[in-house]
Amino acid sequence: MSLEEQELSNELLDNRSPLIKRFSHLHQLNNNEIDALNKIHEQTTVLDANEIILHKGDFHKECMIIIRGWAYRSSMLSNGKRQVINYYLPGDIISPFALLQPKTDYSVASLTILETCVFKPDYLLQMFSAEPRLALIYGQMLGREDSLSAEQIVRLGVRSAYERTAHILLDLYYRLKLIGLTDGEETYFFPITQELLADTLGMSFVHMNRTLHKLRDNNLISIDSKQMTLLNIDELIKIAEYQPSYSQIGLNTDINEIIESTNLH
Amino acid sequence: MSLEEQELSNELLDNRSPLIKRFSHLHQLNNNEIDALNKIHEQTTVLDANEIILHKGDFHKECMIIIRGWAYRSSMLSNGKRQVINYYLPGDIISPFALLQPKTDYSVASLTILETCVFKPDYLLQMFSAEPRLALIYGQMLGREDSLSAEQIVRLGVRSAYERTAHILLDLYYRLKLIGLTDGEETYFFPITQELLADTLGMSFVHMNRTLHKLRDNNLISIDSKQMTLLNIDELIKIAEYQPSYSQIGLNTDINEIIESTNLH
DNA sequence: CGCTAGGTTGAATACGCTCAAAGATCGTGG
DNA sequence: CCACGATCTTTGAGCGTATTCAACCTAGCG
Repeated sequence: MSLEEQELSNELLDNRSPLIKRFSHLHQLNNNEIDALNKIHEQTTVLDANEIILHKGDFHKECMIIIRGWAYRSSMLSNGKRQVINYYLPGDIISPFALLQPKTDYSVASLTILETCVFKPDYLLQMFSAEPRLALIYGQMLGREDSLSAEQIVRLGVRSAYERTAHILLDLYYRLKLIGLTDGEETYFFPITQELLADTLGMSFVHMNRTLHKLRDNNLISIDSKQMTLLNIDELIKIAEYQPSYSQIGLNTDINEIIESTNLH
Repeated sequence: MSLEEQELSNELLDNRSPLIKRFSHLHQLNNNEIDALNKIHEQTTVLDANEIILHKGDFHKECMIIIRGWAYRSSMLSNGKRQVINYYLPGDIISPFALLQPKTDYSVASLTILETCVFKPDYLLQMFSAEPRLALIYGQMLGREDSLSAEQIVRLGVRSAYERTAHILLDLYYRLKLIGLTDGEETYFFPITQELLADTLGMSFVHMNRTLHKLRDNNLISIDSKQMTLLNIDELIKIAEYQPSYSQIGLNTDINEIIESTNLH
């Protein structure tokens, strides 16, 4: 198969799977690797919106990849306060560390209708054994998860309500852009209610409402029937002191070089 | 070598290396695995307190394991506000995801004098290839890192200053207890200044001071020359709604079972 | 013994919360 | 297809937690 044919093949598969899209952003995949990833995608499951997918404390016997829709991981305190820890978008694995954790720490719920691929964690290990480069790319994905968590910590710790809001809207925008879920107008589907967003950014939903209004009044965003539009990305970046993380752009590390240096090949 | 001898050997090595101590909390290690881990420990480096170890944006060519001392990862905004993302204690790897990340996202600094073992990320890959069980245990460690980050997010998002402070003091206590760095009196070495702790919990150092005083006035803690004593752990747990995470107790997953199910053995 | 980093305290202010009530939108069943 | 209920959004007003500014105190180290 020529390089051209391979790239075409990659592209076709990209259209089917946001996971493969994500992986191939990190590194050019060969056909064996794509085949291995495709095996996971053999069948998909569709879940309703607003359903709890993983209960806190459950033993998890299976992993999930999101094909379509949004989910989120959260924690609830006894006083009724809820904190959203992170969002899962198409191509994300819920939860990637599940691989080796016997129990889930926090519950995960679907935010929209969710199309997922379910597979046994064992399959990942077998796949990594057969295609070691995929283990490395998976490791990079885990590193990105860690970066996203760190961003959330910084957001909550040192930014004002206004800055926090601008920051997360940019964060979601760039994550969605990477998998082709934004249009040219800096618009994206935004299914988060103001109450949930408030629980994400550690503020009351009343103040969330006022903060979003302030962003609208300043002509920075517009929201129309769950469509979020960033009207002035440069200004938003300045307000939020947003740094488009390398982890959202794609990496240039030559994984083959790392592989060569070990006896994994 | 009899089982008894092996356990003795484990214990001897535990005394030398907090990393091996951490790993063997997750799973009983055999001698080959201990040897592989020991190779990393061949020589140690000592760093001064309050030195930047990793600059944001650096390419990192090496990993570090902390043998002795504390370090922390933080982010600084242009307005001078600083957010501590997490602390690294003996047995922790700085930063574990470094393995595959070309650049560091956030800077890491030593808080105390730091004794570390430095090694090339490649060595980890070679080690995992030779001793696949260690890769799985490493994966569990990464999962624990993720849990700790999630805890920090929940702390900052939904807890009051008073609760946050109680919570992190418990968190550090249990992490240190796991590696034998607390004494029977619920006392531990606490090198964090009030200003740094304030930057960890997203509050001003003035309010940090008042919050610590309130905990002292309520006979919950006492601080004397960098020794932190938790005077009433049960009450602190109630205030903070602290949940001693499974990740801090050790896991019971049978890794051999997972290995058996793949062709990694 | 003096300097510096860290800790303490007071007072004024502000950001964001709570409580409360009304308005808009969406989905569903009649 | 419209009406109804439920969920989500909006707005006002009073309050409280935590911030800022400013000054002073203390301990450790050269």
